[in-house]
Amino acid sequence: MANLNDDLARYLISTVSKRSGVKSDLVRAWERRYQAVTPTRTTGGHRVYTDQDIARLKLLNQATNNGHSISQIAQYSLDELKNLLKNEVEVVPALLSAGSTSDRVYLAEDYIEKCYAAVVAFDAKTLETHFENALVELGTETFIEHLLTPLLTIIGDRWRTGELRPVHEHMTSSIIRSLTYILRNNNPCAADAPRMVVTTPIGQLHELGALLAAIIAELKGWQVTYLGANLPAEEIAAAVKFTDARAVTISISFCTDDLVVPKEIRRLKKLIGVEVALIVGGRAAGHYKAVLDEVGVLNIQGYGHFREILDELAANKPAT
Amino acid sequence: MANLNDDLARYLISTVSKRSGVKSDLVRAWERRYQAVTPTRTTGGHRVYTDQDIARLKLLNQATNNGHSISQIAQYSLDELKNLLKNEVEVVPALLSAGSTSDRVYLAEDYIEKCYAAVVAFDAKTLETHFENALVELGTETFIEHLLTPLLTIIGDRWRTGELRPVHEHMTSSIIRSLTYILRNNNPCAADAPRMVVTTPIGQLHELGALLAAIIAELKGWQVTYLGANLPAEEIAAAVKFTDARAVTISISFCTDDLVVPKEIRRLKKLIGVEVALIVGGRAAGHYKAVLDEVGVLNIQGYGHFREILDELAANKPAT
DNA sequence: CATAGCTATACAAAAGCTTGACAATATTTG
DNA sequence: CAAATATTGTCAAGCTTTTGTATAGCTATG
Repeated sequence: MANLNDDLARYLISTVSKRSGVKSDLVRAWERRYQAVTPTRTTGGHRVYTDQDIARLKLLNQATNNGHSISQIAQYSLDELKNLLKNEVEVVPALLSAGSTSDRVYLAEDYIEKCYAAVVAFDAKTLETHFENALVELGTETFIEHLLTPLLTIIGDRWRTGELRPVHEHMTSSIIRSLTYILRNNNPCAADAPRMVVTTPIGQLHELGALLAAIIAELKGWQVTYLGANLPAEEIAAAVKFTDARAVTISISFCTDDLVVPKEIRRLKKLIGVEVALIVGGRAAGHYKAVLDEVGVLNIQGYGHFREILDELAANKPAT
Repeated sequence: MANLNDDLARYLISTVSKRSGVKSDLVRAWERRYQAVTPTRTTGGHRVYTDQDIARLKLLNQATNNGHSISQIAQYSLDELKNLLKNEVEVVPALLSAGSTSDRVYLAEDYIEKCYAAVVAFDAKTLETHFENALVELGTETFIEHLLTPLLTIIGDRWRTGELRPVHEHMTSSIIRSLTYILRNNNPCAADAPRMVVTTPIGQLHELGALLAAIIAELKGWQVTYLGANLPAEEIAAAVKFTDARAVTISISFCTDDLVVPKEIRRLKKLIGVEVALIVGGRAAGHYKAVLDEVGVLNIQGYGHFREILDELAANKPAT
């Protein structure tokens, strides 16, 4: 259980004592004599501890019970303490610690494999667990950039070659949609942030691309209204009106032979007007290049490009 | 986070006290000493609180019960408090004094109105906030039963009469889907729990019903794989195979004149076999009664009935 | 006009703090 | 090996902070 609230938790010494199993007096003695923990203080002078401190004291307690001298190990880091204990008895299940950025990118690749395996195995629970762990270990940024983006690209590819079925995609979308909650929570956005609607046009049932776009935009500080897949132009336009959005992003990942998509795009642009930017992305967007150019659409070439467009749009004041 | 509806919410201290479980005197003391809440005042000087304040006090109360020092956490934001408590659910088994059940049901009605207003206003952010607060205040059970179920019914009705547009439904689904994360987290299910696949058949694009069914089943202890809307029978069957599910629930909320739905149901039943229960629900399910009876489907009559069916199925050992 | 709210002050129990001391073990050292 | 020294867990005394609750007199609201 890696806690995200290390900097949030605020305990007084009695709680710490109960949780760590080290008596209050001893906690103070360890601090006084060896700076084993260095709690902050209230204005009145009471010690204030974090979850880290508790974890630390727990480990120190175990180590001393195992015969180690407190004066020798008091200043060890959490990791050192864990190692210390691991080698003796399998007292504590060890947790990995995060490293440098490059380490994390490497780690992400590891996660991609695991996650993809879970997708293939259709194991939603495992997939979600991997995502959660990755999120903690990699941080939101790296998670999106080096895990989610490549993973979804792979899934898209394999889906086209028939290695994966549509259900795989549905299942994955489902998990990621519920993850949105954490992602959003990590990045509260300002009230005056620019607003955007994200969806897919009618006939386009694959939402992974749109989902990713929504997440990226949210991380970039946009207020995103995500509407899922398969919406007719009028509905999208209505959402734009309702939210007073400055941009609409739609994802097109599948070429249909009929003329639905071009028609929808023309209608949508007409309905939302020139004030609102229309961004189109997705694997199959290139297929409709003619319409896109004609109508005046921002055609995304990859997620890096999408980010650039977002920055530009955010920089420009609303043209009103 | 200035929500439009905060302006509407006006509670006096006694109400706040009842709902949050913190005595009036203490609420004032927390304000005076740590600015834990900062209510506005009437012209006469009486404190006026918002829903946010109530949620906040409730969380603070819980946190202090878990050993946190009030002086240290008093100024945390709602999100910070939620994070703080997320990892600690086990510490204090919910001894929450949340008032009697009937009180909560009454409260839920209040929330229904607010949530519905947010849906009409297409205000996703406010809707999500209300959901979150309601979840804290009502508890998962009451939340599902007395807020979510009736709310979705209302939305369905209004959608049919044209008062709401399809986008409203999409937006609401989107929010609820992301909430799934919390709901699931509150109810970890056993590894040997019976498994179920939930989705809607091809042509059925409305997922609210399915979503609710998924949530209810999860609360009942099932391991649910939710697949979103609009899946052909082969895909659903594949998911059943993959997950080794004991039941499939599909929601049909819209009557199409063509024969797609009956055909899909027949095919689905044939594909999954008799071992796997096929549960069909949704507003328009009755319309296809003939097929349902012919094929041997469990036709849900309301959510109470659904619960019963779930219990029965869970009780029967897998027929293998 | 009664109920519920407000301010201000007070109080007491619980929990903290510091300092310093004291045995009971370890560890060094002569 | 024994004496000297260091380490370590505990305690106690005396004082302060935190925190929930209570009292008293006055005021707003329905």
